[in-house]
Formats: sequence, structure tokens, C-alpha cells
Amino acid sequence: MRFPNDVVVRKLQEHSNLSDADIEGIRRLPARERRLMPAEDVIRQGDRPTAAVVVLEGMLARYHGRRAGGRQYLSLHIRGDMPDAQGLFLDRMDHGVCALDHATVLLLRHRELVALTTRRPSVGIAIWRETLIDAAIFREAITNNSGRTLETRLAHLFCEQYYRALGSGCAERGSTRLPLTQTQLGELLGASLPSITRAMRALRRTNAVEFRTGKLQILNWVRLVELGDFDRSYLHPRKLPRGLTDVTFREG
Amino acid sequence: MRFPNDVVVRKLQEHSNLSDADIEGIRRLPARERRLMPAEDVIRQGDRPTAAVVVLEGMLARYHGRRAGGRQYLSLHIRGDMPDAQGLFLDRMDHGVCALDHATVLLLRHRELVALTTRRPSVGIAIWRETLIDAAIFREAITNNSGRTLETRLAHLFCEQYYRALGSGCAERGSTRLPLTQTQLGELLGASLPSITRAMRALRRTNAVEFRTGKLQILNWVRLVELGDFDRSYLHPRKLPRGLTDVTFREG
DNA sequence: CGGACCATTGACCATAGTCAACCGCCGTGG
DNA sequence: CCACGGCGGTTGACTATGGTCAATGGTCCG
Repeated sequence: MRFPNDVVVRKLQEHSNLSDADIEGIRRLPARERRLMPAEDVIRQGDRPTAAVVVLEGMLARYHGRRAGGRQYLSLHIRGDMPDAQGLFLDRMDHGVCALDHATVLLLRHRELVALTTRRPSVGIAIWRETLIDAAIFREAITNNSGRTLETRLAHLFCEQYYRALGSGCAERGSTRLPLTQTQLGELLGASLPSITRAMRALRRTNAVEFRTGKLQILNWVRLVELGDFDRSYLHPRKLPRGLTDVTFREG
Repeated sequence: MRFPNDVVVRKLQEHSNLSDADIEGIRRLPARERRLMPAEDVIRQGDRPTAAVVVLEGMLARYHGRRAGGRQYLSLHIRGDMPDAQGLFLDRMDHGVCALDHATVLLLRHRELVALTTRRPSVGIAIWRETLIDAAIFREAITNNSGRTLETRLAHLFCEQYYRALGSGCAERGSTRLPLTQTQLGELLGASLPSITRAMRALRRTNAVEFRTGKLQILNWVRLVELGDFDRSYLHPRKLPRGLTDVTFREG
């Protein structure tokens, strides 16, 4: 992409129509790049951010710190995501945002971003819509973490991540990066480390999916969707991302 | 209130500043009232709503239908809430909205509502902010349903409901309506009916809270907050709702 | 009175948590 | 070069929380 800001354009176009003037407005937003080390925080719970974060490379996560000591990861974010869009209109962060591996983010100051949404309301609506899809993902996480077996939760998570990676263009045929330790998988799905290990073993035996050292490999998409009780409609895509057919009917 | 639409004004003012023109614009929105029977759906999963719902009286809930058969309740809504504000900018509902008891809602057509947000951007931002707080509540639900004991989840839920009821002005000193069966509490917190019964018994013994036949009674707010690991900051209030002191130090 | 719905309780079972040992890999430093 | 330590993953034994199934009781209402 010629401009780093085009990552935002591309992302918003996954669900919204942007006029040339909208695109031009986004491109002209002054932006600053920042590199993050693994586990580094971009925003901490309680902060009052003045700039919005856009993921360029790598993976970020939102989390609640738990009084007991651990974390509850809330969501994972890849290229194009704006993991703190809420900071635009809520004063204090109720959660933190950290990098999971080496990552690069774009920082867009609130002042100019808000000004743009005033000048070009369709951009505002697109970002609003982005935050609404975000909320839909949270709702799905409630359902996932509440009423399903651990194996199903894992499968569902893998479905979501692969599907979203396809949409953002950061998956290659049948695989995508997923830089999480099993401990972190546990903190995401509400389970302990040994439980994750056991559920992973069970999943592996289905030959639907492979996961090790930060890489997710889809072997049988149809079976994984079945295992994960995955229904993509909550992600509100305008069109199906390309690439699903590659792994749909490969039997293991 | 002179106008039913003032419920919306009041709600938005919990977190946003509205000018006289903003308020006037909201008041003039054409609105239709609708009464709901207990368990009646206002919106079904998959619908393409053309009007937004505002709760006037009673309690509504959002839910995912589960393939297995049951429901996962996602959130509870009281006076002033807009449980489907997302319908403004997402075409299909990824979840349903139903009444939990006899309820009255206001229906605001999307066309006029969107037109208002264009004419008066600050109203748009206020509603946007409302949806962002919504998302924060979902995040908290993820944490609540994932990493806590059932007793803690219950206590947390009670804290949130009482706190929000105070903010919306539909709680009286130390108590509020909560028209849920224990089965529904289970479908909200990701637990089975007998588990809820047992956790309720344990909670009752703490003398912090009383719950029966749809009525929630706070006996010791401080203790309940402690039991529920409740930190109100995710609700993003501008000011503390009145009424907490009434029940803060009453020992049981 | 009978039925529907909800709450309660008990017995039993399954899933997942806890604790602990151990392995394999990798980077560091003697 | 190899020893060591740290981290992440795996496994096992035991425990505990919660699920399932089933029976019972209470209340409201037709």
C-alpha cells in the first residue's frame, strides 16, 4: 500500500462504502508509526488516550486485569483493527491493550480523527459500524465462554481468527499466525493451562486443525466450523472472504 | 415526563452533554409506543429492523439462540436503554431482543433517527457513546462469565443491575425489579438451574443481598461489591448515581 | 382440584481446576 | 563446547465445582 493509512481504508471497506473524498480524508490524516515489543502495553486500564491505535502488523489484544492477579483477554486484533476506537468518545479506558508479539501500530490523534468524522460523516459512520462489529464479537465471546465445552471454544476461536485473518488479507492458504501461548489461550477462553493442553489434544485428533508455536493451520474447514459451532453472521461481512474454499474439503 | 422521548434525553445525559437544540430534536422524533407481553420478541435474530427500540417500562433482554436449544442471554435492559442501537448501522440482527416481563417500548424509525444524527452530530455522538458503553458491559460479561465462581458472578450481576437501575431512576431505596427466573439467571451466567439455586443459597447466607420473585434487595452494598468483585468504572458514569449510601452500611 | 411453572434438594457423574513432576527447546554464560 | 536456567508444553493424581437426572414442594391460576 502506498500509504499506511490505506490499512484503515481497506478495513472500513470490508463493511462500508467510502467515497473518494472519504478515502482522501483518511489518507491525509497525520499518523505516527510505533513499534511494539511482545507483551508491551499500548494503552493501560485507566488511561485517557489522545490518539487511536490502528494495527499495521502483528497481533494486539485487549484485556482486563483481574484482581486475583491474572488477565482476562477480551479480543484479538490484526491488521486494520482499531482496538481502542472507544477511546474516541469514552474518557477512560476500562481495559488495556497490549502487543502479543512484535507489532507495528499507527497512531491517529483523536483531534484530527474526530474532525474528519465531522467533515465527512460517512467516515464517522464507518468507524461507528466498526465499533458495532466489535461489540458483536464481544457478544459472541460471551456465548462462547459461557455455554460451550472447552474443545468447542477452541474450535470456535480458531474459526473466528482464521476467518477474520482472511478478511484482513493476512492469512495465506489455510494458515495464519496466532502468536498465543497456551496459557494465554486459557486466559482468553476462561480455562486453565492443563485444560487447554487436554482440549488441544482432543482437537488435534479430529484432524480439522493444527496449532503450534504461534501458527494456526486449517486442515478441514467444514469440520472445524462444525466442531466450533461457528456461524459467521455475527462478523457482519458484506461478502465472503476469498480463501475458504482452499481448505474446505481437504480431508485429513 | 411530558414527552415519552424524554426518556432518551435523560439516558443520553447520563454520559453526554446535549444542547437545547439536541433535546428539541430528540423530542420531535416521531415515536410509536408498543406494549410487550412477557417473553415476547421485539426483534428476532436475522431481522432487518427499520426502527430502534427504547425501553420505557419493564425489562428487555438480548440473547443468542443456541443450536443445542437453549438461550444465552447477553444483556439486560431497563428504562432508557436502546437494546438494538446497532441496528442503525448493521443490516442484520445477530441476536434477538425479547421482553422479560410486561414491558413498554418506544419505536423510533431509523430514517428519522439517522437524519437527526446528521442534523445534530452531537446527538449521533451521544448515541454512539451509548453503544460504546454497551460494548464495555459486554466485555465485563466476558470476564464475569469466564473466570469467576458462580457466587461471584451472581453478586456481580446484582451489583450491575442495581447500579444501573439507580442511574436510570428505576430503583427505590435498596431495591429494584429484576424479573428473572433462576433458569434465566443460569442462561445469563452460563450455569445450570440447580447450580444457581445452590449459589443463591450461599449468597443469601452472606446477608448482603436478597432475591426472590423478581425483586432484588440490597442489604449491604459494600459487602456485595466485595463479593462480586465489582468495579463500576466500566459503566463510564459521569457522576455517581444517588442512592448508594442508603444501603452501604446497613449491617444484616 | 389439577396443572403449569418455578424453586429446592439429593445422588451421582463429568468436566475442569490445582498441584506437581517432567520434558524439550533455546539462549546465556562459564 | 557444554551446563544451566527459563519458558512453554505435557502428563498424572487428586479435588472440587458444576452438570445431569430425578423427586418433591410451593404457588398461582384456571
